[in-house]
Amino acid sequence: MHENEGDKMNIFDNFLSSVCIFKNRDVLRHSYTPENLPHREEQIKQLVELLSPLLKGGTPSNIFIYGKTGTGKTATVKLVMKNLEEVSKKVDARVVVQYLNCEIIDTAYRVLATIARKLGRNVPMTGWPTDQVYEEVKSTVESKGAKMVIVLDEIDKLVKRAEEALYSLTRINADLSNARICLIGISNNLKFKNFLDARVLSSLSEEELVFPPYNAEQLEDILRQRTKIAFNDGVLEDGVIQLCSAIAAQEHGDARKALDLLRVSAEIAEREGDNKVRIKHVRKAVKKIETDYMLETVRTLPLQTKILLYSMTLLAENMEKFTTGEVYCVYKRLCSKISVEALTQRRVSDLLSELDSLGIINSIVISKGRYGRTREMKIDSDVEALKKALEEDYRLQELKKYEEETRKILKLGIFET
DNA sequence: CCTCCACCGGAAAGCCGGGTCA
DNA sequence: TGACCCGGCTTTCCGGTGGAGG
Repeated sequence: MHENEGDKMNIFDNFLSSVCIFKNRDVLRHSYTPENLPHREEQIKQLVELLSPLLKGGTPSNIFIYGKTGTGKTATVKLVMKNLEEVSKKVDARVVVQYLNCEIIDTAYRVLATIARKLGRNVPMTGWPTDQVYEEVKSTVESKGAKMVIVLDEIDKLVKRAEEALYSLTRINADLSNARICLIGISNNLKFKNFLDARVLSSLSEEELVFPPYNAEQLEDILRQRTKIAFNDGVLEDGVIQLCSAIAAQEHGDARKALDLLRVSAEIAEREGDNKVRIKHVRKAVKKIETDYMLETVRTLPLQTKILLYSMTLLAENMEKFTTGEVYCVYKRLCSKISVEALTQRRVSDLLSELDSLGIINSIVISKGRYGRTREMKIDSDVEALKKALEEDYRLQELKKYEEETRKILKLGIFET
């Protein structure tokens, strides 16, 4: 390997010699808001038209925007808001824009407090009665004579926990004479409309904008546009962009997914020290995203289901496929070891179907004739990774001690009930 | 062709934590 | 504050069943 003395390895050599694929990686992240949005011209135009009264002292209607994830809702609104603020400064229209992500700011109090702070009031993030904050917002807006646009992203999250905030916000204009508040609600959940109070709904959706999913060609355009900024020239093998777009288009036309796929593919290429992103990297990326997603769901599973899955990982070492009875037997053993009440087999049966529909295991109900009817299942993802994810749970740590013992019993094939 | 295994999966009721209302 | 309700999770009970083996 080392022909001459000058070839001594430095542990950073790998890093130095690695080719630079990315020019700007952040461009492919969700947080990035691009300067222009291909195939959203129509939505931008509509939004601008709907909001333009603000600049002439009029009152725009409230707007409700919906579309699935990755259809550009947030990006479009942010872009339009940015432009609106700039123009408003230029013509001194006193437009104040506040963007709120309701998943993070998820209570009536926080919503109102954030708005109040935006208006320059020093409202503490906790402590005051909610209606006092509401009054504060009202009086401040009024005294400033401001035109305010409030964007409520992921508004469906608010309904469950803070519907009254929505209610008061939609009615606030009635109490204002000088100022105006325009609400823009964004949601990816269509069913959410059914849960909403009829009065709030009608006020909120005076105007509606729909963001349809992108098709494969549109996704390609989006990727190409970002590629220019994100990558150095010529690092993408032919067909990489097409493949990413095609895969994302198959799944709901989600631009976010397409961008993720491209980014992860490039990261894999980089790690492999390849100077080009190739089709094979995309294939690997698909796999990686899939497993990452699966592991994440596994981590959030309730304890009982985790023990159940753990039992299956042990079984998987000895046999490819196993039945409900076998799994239940191991599961019960493990439960008793860590003094957890075992569930009934009936319940376990349901948990197994849930795991099946989550795609973590693969199961079918088969008949083994004389030997009964049962669900036969297998784990077809990476068992080791799965096990590792399960062992992260401190409550399962104990089980490692009994692993050997359990394994021995399994080898003997003894399943007592 | 019948039996009978080993479980499936529906129905209903119990339990529990949290929220609501008077 | 306590009575009450709601929804999710779980248990109990049980009728149902595809097909290997007799």
